[in-house]
This record gives sequence, structure tokens and C-alpha cells, in this order.
Amino acid sequence: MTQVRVRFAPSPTGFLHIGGVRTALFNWLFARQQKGVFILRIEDTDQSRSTDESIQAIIEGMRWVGLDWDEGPYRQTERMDLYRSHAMKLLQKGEAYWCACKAEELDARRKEAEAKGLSQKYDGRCRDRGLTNLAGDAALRFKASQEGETVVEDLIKGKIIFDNAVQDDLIILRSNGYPTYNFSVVIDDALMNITHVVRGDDHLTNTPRQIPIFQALGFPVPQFGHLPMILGPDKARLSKRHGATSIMAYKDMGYLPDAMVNYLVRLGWSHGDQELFTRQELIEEFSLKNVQTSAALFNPEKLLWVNAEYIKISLPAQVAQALVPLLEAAGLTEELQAVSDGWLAQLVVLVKERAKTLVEMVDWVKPYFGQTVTCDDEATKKFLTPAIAPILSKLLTRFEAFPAFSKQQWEEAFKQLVEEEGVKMGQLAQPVRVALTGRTASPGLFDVMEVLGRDRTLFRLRQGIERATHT
RNA sequence: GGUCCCAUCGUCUAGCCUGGCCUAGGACGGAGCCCUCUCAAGGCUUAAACACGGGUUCAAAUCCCGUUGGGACCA
Repeated sequence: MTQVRVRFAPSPTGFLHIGGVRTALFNWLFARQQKGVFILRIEDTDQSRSTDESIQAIIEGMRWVGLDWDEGPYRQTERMDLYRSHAMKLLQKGEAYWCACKAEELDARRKEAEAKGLSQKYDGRCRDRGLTNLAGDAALRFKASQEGETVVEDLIKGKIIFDNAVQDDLIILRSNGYPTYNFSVVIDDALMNITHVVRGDDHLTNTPRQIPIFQALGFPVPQFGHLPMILGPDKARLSKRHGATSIMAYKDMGYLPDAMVNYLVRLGWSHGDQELFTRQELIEEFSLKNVQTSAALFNPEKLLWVNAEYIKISLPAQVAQALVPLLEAAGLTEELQAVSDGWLAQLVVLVKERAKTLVEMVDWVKPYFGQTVTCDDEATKKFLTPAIAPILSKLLTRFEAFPAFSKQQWEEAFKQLVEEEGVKMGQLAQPVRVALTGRTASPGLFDVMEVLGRDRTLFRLRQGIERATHT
């Protein structure tokens, strides 16, 4: 059994796209499961659109989602000699020919054919002319067989039959000497010994163009698997106008990389009714056979749910770690110096089932830094009233009597006071909540007190009483 | 225009290959109830789909043909 070798081959023409990540992920999972090799190849032959920043963005994105590669990144621009030499080999074998037709001529002839209702493919004018490229401005075309059919046993879609008679004589080297996409891909896949080409649906019709080139060069033909596309909510191909499509944008929006992977893998793949998978489970259970044949719509709401689940099930210390850069970005660098990792993790536990993203979590967590807290005006007006001030004072006195904080003791004392005063729990809890957190919504009151500690709890309570008296 | 792909709740999907267990299951989102110091989380309940038309068969979401509708590629 030969070792599985797969690749992810993005073009560096922008950031790393969500759809690209999923393609990479499926390849990666397949490789890891088969104990194969996962290769990263940068298809940068289109020099007008390729940039080094994009290559960096791809690498950064891949690292963030934890898709590590075993070989590469290879760059096609460093392999130009290979494409040219193999093109010459085809020429020598009579499998390719120089074509001197100019773009304008081709255009005109195509339009003419269209008007007559004929096929619009290349008319084969130079096919048997035996031209040389002395002027250096001819393009090299592959002589595609016009007989029989090309059969693709697609790993995902099943058997697909293409009639060779409709295949065009593809240009493989442009007149400027650059290889075309379909040609460089074949040469790379062949030379890198790729065993399984797993790529997007959009390449399906490229497959019967590529297979004959493998064959003409005497290379073994890899197996193919075509993944369904990811569409935007309007069923159009996922693009900028659907909002964020860059993988790193999701990092900035507070998504966890494992959540992204889990969401993306379920877009087009399933394993019974299971929704959440560990990486290990994915590697074990992944199968191209269970990949969907139809396109999927990207659904931000489900992604949000998956992320919320990951925030809940991840180790608090890990979530805390991922949260730190966002806290710093929110201007809490100084406050962070004063707290321990353990305390931060404790804080995460308090808010982890309230925040669906790390960005939301930053907001939840803000009130627990610093000595004082800024109070929401409306909350103050509504709950920190003169009427409640006396009861708050009594509560403060009772709390002060305790030399240390104890959740059970303080809660008991609180409830006792509520009973004595004949008020409802909420009537006292809300004012205290506003005093301690500045807001009307927070985790459980006594959890809040615990994370604040005795001194800050008492301090903020006094401040609250102050505010209540002066409203 | 040519070639190819696709079609189960609004969305992701199970089931389809190997027809009967499907009065079509799960999840997100929606609605309602419960829990409750607030907000969440959680629990329970609920609405919601086999694109359409033929055929094959005792029986079709499942097999075959067609139609329609989406999409991709080439140009």
C-alpha cells in the first residue's frame, strides 16, 4: 500500500478564505487518518495577483487553526523550469504543438462559430501545421484526444463520464512562457506524487482536462475527490459581501480555532447525529465517503453556537489564555499585571456560559478589574434608590462582621436579612448587583463576591450606598 | 451557448448505495413552559422538509426516466 499524499494548494491572492480552510481541513484529516503526508503548495504563477503578504496570511491562518503540513510550502514560481521542461517533453512526443493564433483572431473565429451555432472550442487550426516557435510568441497547446471518453471515479461524487470530443486543445504554455493553471497543477501533482487530489467542486470540469496530461507524460493518475462548495446565505458563492470570509477575521471576532474547525467540518461532512468532535475523534472518524455531494450554506448562527459550546467545554485556563490578548486590546494591560492566571481562569468559569465569543467575554469580564466600577446610569437610577440605602447599609454591617469571605456564610446572612426586612430576594439582589458590577446582569451574586474578594466587595458596596443616598 | 455537478425542515444534516424498521431522526435558529437574585446556561414541549411529474415494485425519500430549479467550468 503506497502512502497517501495529499495537498492543499491555495493561490496567494488575498487572505486565507473560509472555503480554503475547509478544503485544507478535509485534506489534513484524510492525511492524518491515513498516516499520510499533507503538503502545502502555493500556486503563485499568476504574478500579477500573487503577493508575499498573502503567503504569510495563508501560513498564519493555517497555524491558527492548527493544520500543520509535512512538506512545503512549495512555490510554483520556484518550479518554472519543471513546467517548461515537461511541456517540451510533450512537444517532442507529439502530444503538444505550437499555436500561432492570436487572441483577437481566436475571438473572432469563436464569435463566428457561435453565430453559426457551432462549438466554440479551439478550431484546431494549428494542430497539424508542425509550427516551430522561432519568433518566440507562440503558445503551446496540448493535443487532446478527441476520441472516447474520460472517466473519473470521484471519491465523493462517484463515476463521472466526460466525452473527449468536447475537450479543447488546452494551452499549456502561454506565449510569454508561463504555464497555465491546468498544466502546472498536473506537473506538481505528478512530481509530488500526490495520490489523492481533494479539492473544491469548482475544479470538477478541470479534471478531464488534466487526466490526459498525466497520461501523455506517463505519470500515474491520482484519485480525485471533489468537495461541495460553501455558499453564502443567499446561495451565491461565499464572498466579501457576505461579511467576514477571512479565517483570521474570526480570530478577531473572538472565535476559538477548534470551534471554527468543528463548524467547518460539519459543513459537508457528518458522522451520524454527532455535532461536536475532538480533533482526535475527527481524525478517527473522518471519511470522504460521508462527504455531502451538494453545496452547503454558511450559517453564522450555528457557528456562534459551536463557539459557545467550545467556550463552555474548553479548559478555563486555556480560554483565559486566549482571552488575554483581547483584554490587552481593550486597554486592561495594567490591570492584568495585578491578577494571577488562576484568578483569570476563575473569572472565565463565571462568564463562560454567558459569552458566545471571546469578544463578548471581554465585555462580561471588564467589571471585575480594578477597585471601582463604572455604573450604568439607568441601572443606578432604577436600583440604587434612597429607599434601598438603609437595607444596603445593614447588609454592609453584617458583611463587615465577617473577617473573611465565605460564600455560604455571606449568602446565609443575605437571605436572613431579606427575610427580616420582608422584601423579595430580587429587591435586594439587584441593587447589590448594580453596586458590585455596575450592571443589571451578572453571574450569581455570591460568585461575583467571591471573585471580587472581601475587600473589594465591601468597598463597592459602600460606594453603592453612597450613590443610592445621593440620587 | 456547450459540458458537468447538485436537489430531505429557513439552515447544517441522518436515512438513499444494500427499497419495507420513516406516521422521515438529530442539531442550529424560532415559539412556549419549567428552573431562577439578574443575565445566561440547562431541562421539557412544539411548529417546520423528502422540488415536481411519470414509471418499476406487493411496497419508494430510497431504484429508473423526464421536468423544473440551483451551481461550477469553458468561452
